[in-house]
Amino acid sequence: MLNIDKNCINHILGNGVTEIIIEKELRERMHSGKPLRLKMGFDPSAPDIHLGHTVGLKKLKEFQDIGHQVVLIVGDWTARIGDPSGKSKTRPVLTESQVNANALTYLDQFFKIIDKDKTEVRWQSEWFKNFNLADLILLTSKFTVAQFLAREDFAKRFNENQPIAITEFIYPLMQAYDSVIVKSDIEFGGTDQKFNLLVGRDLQQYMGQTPQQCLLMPLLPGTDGTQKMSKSLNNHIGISEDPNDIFGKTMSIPDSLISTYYSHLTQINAEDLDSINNSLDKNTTHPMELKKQLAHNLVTQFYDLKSADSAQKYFELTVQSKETPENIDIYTINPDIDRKITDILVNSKLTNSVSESRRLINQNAVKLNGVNLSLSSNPKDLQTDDIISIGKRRWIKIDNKQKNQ
RNA sequence: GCAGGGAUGGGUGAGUGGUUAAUACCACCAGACUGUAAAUCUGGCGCCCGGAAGGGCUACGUAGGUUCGAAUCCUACUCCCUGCACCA
Repeated sequence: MLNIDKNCINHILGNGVTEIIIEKELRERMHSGKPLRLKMGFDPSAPDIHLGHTVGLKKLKEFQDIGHQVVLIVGDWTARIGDPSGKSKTRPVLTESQVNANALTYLDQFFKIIDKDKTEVRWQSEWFKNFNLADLILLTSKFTVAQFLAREDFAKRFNENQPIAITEFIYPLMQAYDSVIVKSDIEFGGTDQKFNLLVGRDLQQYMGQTPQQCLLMPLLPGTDGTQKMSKSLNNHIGISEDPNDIFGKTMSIPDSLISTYYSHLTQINAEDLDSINNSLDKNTTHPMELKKQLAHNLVTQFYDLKSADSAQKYFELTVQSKETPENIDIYTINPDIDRKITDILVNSKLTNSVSESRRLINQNAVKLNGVNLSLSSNPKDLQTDDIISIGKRRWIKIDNKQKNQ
């Protein structure tokens, strides 16, 4: 049953949305009582969903919960083509089986948040595999270069004499065409997608459809606190990562991000958010405590309460108390290849090279049972159950069979 | 096709014949401190041998060349960018 309760709609459109195009029309359509088709596309070249993506997905879920239809577009066609110029590392050319595998990974994560049974999944190749040159030219004929140069990114590069590939003009058109095919009523995207979503509106109008409404979601800053969260910038927290990592990475965000993360990633209400901001301002609650609660909340969302508890325990134990965690990987010494202490570090994958091992040992970073290890240590002296650690995150437990025999 | 500019370590980007494994910044790693894998400060940040001192190897688009010695000079090639020309 479709929920057209005004307060509910106000709540959905009013929280955590950067921009709605056009808000008035969207409200009218939501009040009409007709289920709307909510389009959301994804690129299978980057199959892992991170916290930045969940901002939009949560909103999508809210719409789904009041009875609207989610339409997920698998961008398999564009992923297969990739970026033929080879310039964009984030757009590699993928084979069909890679795309399929990635898509499955994505869907798996997607349905952690979105209700699978109420989702329509469409593969782009369905309509693009038979698309011919005439179709493409017809598509391009609807738009002018001037329209495309309106996009900030294009305008900037054009003015600075930076290259813009023709294909870059094609991608928004393809995305727009997706909207026409699935008869999208609303398209979701980050604020960086604004131009592309607007092209969709225009194209639908040319094709005699009612133009889609665009819901622009804020871009979540990454753990570095400055750039948007992105896997390629290595400042992301993936929702399928190990609970300990989700917890730890969350603890590593700068204090200035606490409030943003609470508001975008949790179900927190306005009052509680105010009180968090308040305590941050006045220093009444320790920022670390707020971060712990946040980290706990996030792990609970993607796993469960128990995992969150144990992730927190792990963090407090290893990072705060600098104690040895449980369940450390065991490394069995092989006397043939583990001739020196540096060999053990490399062979156990604790370090990447002998040189790195030396450096770390010289910096007093490598500990054996909590005591600094020296370069002259002999592997033969190691006992089974000895613990070697580097920093707060690299641990191995020694199994020295040879010795015990 | 013509003219000009460019290609340097994960990224940006210095460096025009030797003290350059290559400035700086970012990212990353470690240490100290702490309130956390925050912030700050310090150190490190190609590979191999060595306890160290030191040595060796590989690296500045590709292939050659000049030179005692080249990221730096020369030749050819590849790729990229900009402008012009061409343009159904």
